[in-house]
Amino acid sequence: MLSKQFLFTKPSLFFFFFFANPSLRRRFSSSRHRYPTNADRRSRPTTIVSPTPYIPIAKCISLLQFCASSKPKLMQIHAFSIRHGVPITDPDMGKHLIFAIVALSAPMGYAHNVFSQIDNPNIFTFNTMIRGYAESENPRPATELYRHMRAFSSVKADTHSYPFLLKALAKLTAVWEGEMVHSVVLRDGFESLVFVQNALLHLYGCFGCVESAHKMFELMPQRDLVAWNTVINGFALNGRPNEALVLFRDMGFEGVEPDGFTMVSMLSACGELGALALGRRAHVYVLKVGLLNSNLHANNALLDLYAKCGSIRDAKKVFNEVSERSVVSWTSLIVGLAINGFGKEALELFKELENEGLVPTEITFVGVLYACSHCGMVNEGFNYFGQMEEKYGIVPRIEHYGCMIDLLGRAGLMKEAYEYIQNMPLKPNAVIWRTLLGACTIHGDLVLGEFVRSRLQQLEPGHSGDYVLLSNLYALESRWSDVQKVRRAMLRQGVRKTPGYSLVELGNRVFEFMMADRSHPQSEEAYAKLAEIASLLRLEGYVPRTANVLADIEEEEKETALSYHSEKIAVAFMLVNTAPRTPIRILKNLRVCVDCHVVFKLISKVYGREIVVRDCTRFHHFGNGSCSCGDYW
DNA sequence: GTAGGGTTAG
Repeated sequence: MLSKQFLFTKPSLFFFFFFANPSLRRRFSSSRHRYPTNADRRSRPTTIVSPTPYIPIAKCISLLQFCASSKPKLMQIHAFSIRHGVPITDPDMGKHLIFAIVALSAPMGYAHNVFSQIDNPNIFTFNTMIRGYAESENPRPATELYRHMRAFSSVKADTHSYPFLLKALAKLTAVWEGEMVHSVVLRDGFESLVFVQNALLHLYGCFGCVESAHKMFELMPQRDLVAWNTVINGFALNGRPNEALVLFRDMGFEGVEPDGFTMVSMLSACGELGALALGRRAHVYVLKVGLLNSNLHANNALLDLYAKCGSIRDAKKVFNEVSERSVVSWTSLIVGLAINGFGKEALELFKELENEGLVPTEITFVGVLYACSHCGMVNEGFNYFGQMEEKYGIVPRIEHYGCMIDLLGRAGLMKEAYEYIQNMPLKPNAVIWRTLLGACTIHGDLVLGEFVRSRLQQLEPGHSGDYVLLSNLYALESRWSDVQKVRRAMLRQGVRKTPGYSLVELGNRVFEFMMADRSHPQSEEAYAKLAEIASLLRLEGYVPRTANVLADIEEEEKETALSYHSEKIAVAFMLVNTAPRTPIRILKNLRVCVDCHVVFKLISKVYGREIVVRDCTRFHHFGNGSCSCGDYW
């Protein structure tokens, strides 16, 4: 008789069978599988190997069920099936074997091998296979299997097939196929099932069609917590944090209690908006319901929220206080420190991560390289870039090369940066060239700038940021006719400069200011404050930096244009409306210009205020007349 | 057996 003990004492067989056989390894690891035809089924043997006496199917099944539930290692199951000649051609036996493999998240190649030997696979077998692929790293075969099932077998898809198939399609962002499957779901009358509906919501969310998902959601007669979470997350992940927060509020009105999933989406929406006050309230809620310390994802989202709101002190506090930390927690704090201008601390934290024996991910390295490039640590940057592959086997992606170009470009090593692009093993994309163009603007390299710009025109014509960068570059050299040329080209090609705006949080509200904005009821007071600031700053020796104004206008006019930049109005507004020494936080959609940067440094000194500005790329912490970026940004 | 989550260069 076979005992359970026996099962666990023969692991080496599978090792030998699987890892020692290159052809099998290749077969199992191949991403595309061919599904067996009936001719295949007729020609292959009825069992894998049969060195030992036959064991009753019922016994095998109960053992496999035990395996799947107690999650032992896959090799033990396989050793068992090989050793005892498990007759997996039996559909019942095969289905349990496949289920055990999928439940263990084992390589799908192995499940495919079993699947191809089963006589007349039933719907459970197909569904388990589809599920396994949908949850694996390569979900493509799930859709192939579904098509195969529809075309070549008598098995009909049921209510359990669609949620997993839709999950696979969502992962693949296969829009066309997704819509086809949706129409099949409608035709076959599965759309009334809540599992299918939620999977469809997720599908459209992943496609970036949050509008469709939302519409579908509104039409749903019964909406459970998962449906709310799916559509809220859809908005949060597609750059629509406001809508996500509105839905979060509506959810409360309908009396649906949020869970960890909801809070993660909600916190990330707050982070994107820089809504620190709202985020703090969410923090209190997370504490109240006991999610903190029990939900790693919620902890990480909270950490990220504080880092993204420029409140690095709170981020560190969360990091130090939680009982469980994953590499994501470390990465979030490293990236947070890097974007807030604390590059050295970010690198120290990275060293600590290594000392803890944790394995950094490719995103950790983006943070590390970002820290190096924003602090001018060229040698360190190259050092870490080398370590990536040597020490951790992480193949650098285009993002990492972007950081390296930025590292060289910011440090003024323009020639080296250009050569680096020429020699890199990946094809440079628009982002890479744009990074170099940005560096040209910082260092006034007009010749290279024009060349890079021509490359960008081919790769991504009509990107408004490139026109602005080029015109700033011409303006630096006072080449006004060229500035005009860029401007006319923008008009001709219908390219519009993204209007700059700044957000500030006061009380429970978020206020938005545009350039030269006078729509706010308190704008008179704000402008009066601006005039006061201007006169005070002149006493401090302030001279406006006007090179960034996109026009050949009189210097005096330029000064006016500068003094009405949205972030300056926002600061003035906050100076009027908050008590002395209250920190001021501003979120800006574009980069802070040189002039605003100088002004904020001075304001922080003259008015004794801490000013935190989050622009589209990073944070600036102003205090006592200096900035955390060290003027290197 | 069924659906949903966080971190990424400019």
